[in-house]
Amino acid sequence: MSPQRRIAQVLLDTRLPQLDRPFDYEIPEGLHVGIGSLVKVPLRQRKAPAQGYVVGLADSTTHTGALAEISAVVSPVGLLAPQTYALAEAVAERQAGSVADVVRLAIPPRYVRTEKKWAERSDLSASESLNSELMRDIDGFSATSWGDVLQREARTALYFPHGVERVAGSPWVPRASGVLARLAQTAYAAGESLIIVVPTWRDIALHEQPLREALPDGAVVSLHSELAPADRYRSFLECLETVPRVVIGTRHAAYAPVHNLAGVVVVDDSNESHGEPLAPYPHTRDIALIRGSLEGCAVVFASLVPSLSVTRWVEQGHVKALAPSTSRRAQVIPTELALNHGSEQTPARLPSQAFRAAKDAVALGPVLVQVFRSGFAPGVSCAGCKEKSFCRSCSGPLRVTQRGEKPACLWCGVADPHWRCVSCGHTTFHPRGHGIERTLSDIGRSFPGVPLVRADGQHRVVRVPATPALVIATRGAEPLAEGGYRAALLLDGAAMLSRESMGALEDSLHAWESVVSLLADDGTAFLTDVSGQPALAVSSGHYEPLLRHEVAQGRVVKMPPSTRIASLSGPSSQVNRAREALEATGGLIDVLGPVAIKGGIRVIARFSYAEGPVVTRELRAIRQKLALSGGRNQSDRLRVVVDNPDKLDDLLREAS
DNA sequence: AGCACGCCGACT
DNA sequence: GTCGGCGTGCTC
Repeated sequence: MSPQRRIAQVLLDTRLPQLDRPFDYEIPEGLHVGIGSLVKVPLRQRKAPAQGYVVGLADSTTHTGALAEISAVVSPVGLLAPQTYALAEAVAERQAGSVADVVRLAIPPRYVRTEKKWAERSDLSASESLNSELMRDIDGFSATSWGDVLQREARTALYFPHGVERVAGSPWVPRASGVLARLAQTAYAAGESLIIVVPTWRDIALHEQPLREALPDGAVVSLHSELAPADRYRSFLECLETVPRVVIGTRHAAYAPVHNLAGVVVVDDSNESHGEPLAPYPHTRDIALIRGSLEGCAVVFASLVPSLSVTRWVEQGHVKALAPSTSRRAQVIPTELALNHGSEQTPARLPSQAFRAAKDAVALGPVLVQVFRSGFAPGVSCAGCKEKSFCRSCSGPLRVTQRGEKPACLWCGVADPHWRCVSCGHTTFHPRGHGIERTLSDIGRSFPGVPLVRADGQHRVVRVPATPALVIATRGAEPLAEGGYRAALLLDGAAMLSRESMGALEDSLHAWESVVSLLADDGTAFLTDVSGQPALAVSSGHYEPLLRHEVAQGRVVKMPPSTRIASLSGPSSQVNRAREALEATGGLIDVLGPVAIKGGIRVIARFSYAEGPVVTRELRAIRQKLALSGGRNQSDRLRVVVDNPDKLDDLLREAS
């Protein structure tokens, strides 16, 4: 009769696919070990002990052979909550990646001092009740909408209202903020948590304050990548407390281990920032849906314009659309570029109609100019032969960042002080295209005496006052104007639409619509250099026909989001073995490639959503098996990327 | 990753 | 006969 054994199942924090499963360890007498805590464990033939999270406790093991003992408890806090572990497993399965990699995305870097202070906190959070006077109606939505949207298992495509507003002495905010606050109040009043995942710092800057004002002190937790690491860890710990929380954060907030989750709101799911750049590259949209089905909570996709994925789900009936019944969308006028080229008063890229309207509007208040690119000019061509030029050392794209500067390479960053045309040897060049710098100097000159405000990734401006000014911003960095912009000029439309990117259409529509929503209700936007269906859609505000058409086309040519894809790259022997194993499942639509890449080949496998689980499960198994055998360098290993937008763009380039 | 096991060529 | 190459396998 053996004494009662105490055994912990530990998920190692490792990048090795072959170690990506729980290992059993004996818990030594006197050591307190809880689910989710971080422990140090010995691993055979490894100098430093490995770290891992306790994912299970048991009194027996299926492992034949002696068990090692946990050597120390690093953190007694249950950092990896059981539901987070389950979520990480499901996300890893969908992406054919490692659970440990997903866990690394879900749990921010640990700060011991922050954790100690938090653990000793005296103000053990009790949840404060919500002042019901703060709960106000939102124009265009019935009072029961919010409860419906947050019903268990509900899936909603929520259209944000347009425009900006101000409530009783508070700062001006987008009307969308009111919707988010109302959803948060609904969840909180029911004693439940809500997670709001936004794409960028700008959304946090706009929506965080209204949320804090709508909810009791301490209810709102912000969890994003621009917080100081210690603050981010502190926010994460606050999510672990057993009180309802409203979390607003960037993509990793989708994993926040909050208590009693009512729903996950994904804001602007078409924004590329929702695509995780680290393995296994899960998209916020997919994390939210998986979490929704695991925890039985609501999922909301909130935006001005639905993404292609959401459009498709609405068509299929998986997601229910909810739009405001009234619209205060500002006017949009598409304008042609014709006729006024070379006119002295009108800047080159501005139709005279838009130019005159902007002149009139800027006398009354702020006017916004949206440009597509940063820098001065996104390209360079030779003054002699007019050929487009590329970097002489790596063939990357050249860019002029400042007027009068020599071009520099966007890829290798090397400035080329002795620039010469590769084809004809000429030493002078012309800038191609317009970046924000060039727009500033071109257009600024045509508006003498008007203050210029520049807003882009480097010059962050969150809001501007209601006074006359010309605000020139790259897309996604537009400040909010108090009272709304009087007018807006949407430049570079053709360049935005003609990008060789799968997301060009939905991205452009969203970029334009977000400017329209920053206008005063009686303001006007001028869309330049776009015609046809996109121009019609933007001027009418009815995007659905265009989006449905795009989805239908994607279905015909078997492109995402109508199909799923996996990119396999690496040494040809490994890629081919993986490919054969995938083909043997019978779940593939087809395989494109191989194409030669540096270090081997790449193929792209297409498969249906229905076959997705079978395919990614097999892919994951193959990845583990190959990690075990083949030659062992980071570089000559099989790389698997499932449903990543960057890869889709590569595919498109290869196809054309 | 790190390290041991294991089965074939050049060596004292 | 033995030393040692790194291909293959395993880590509780």
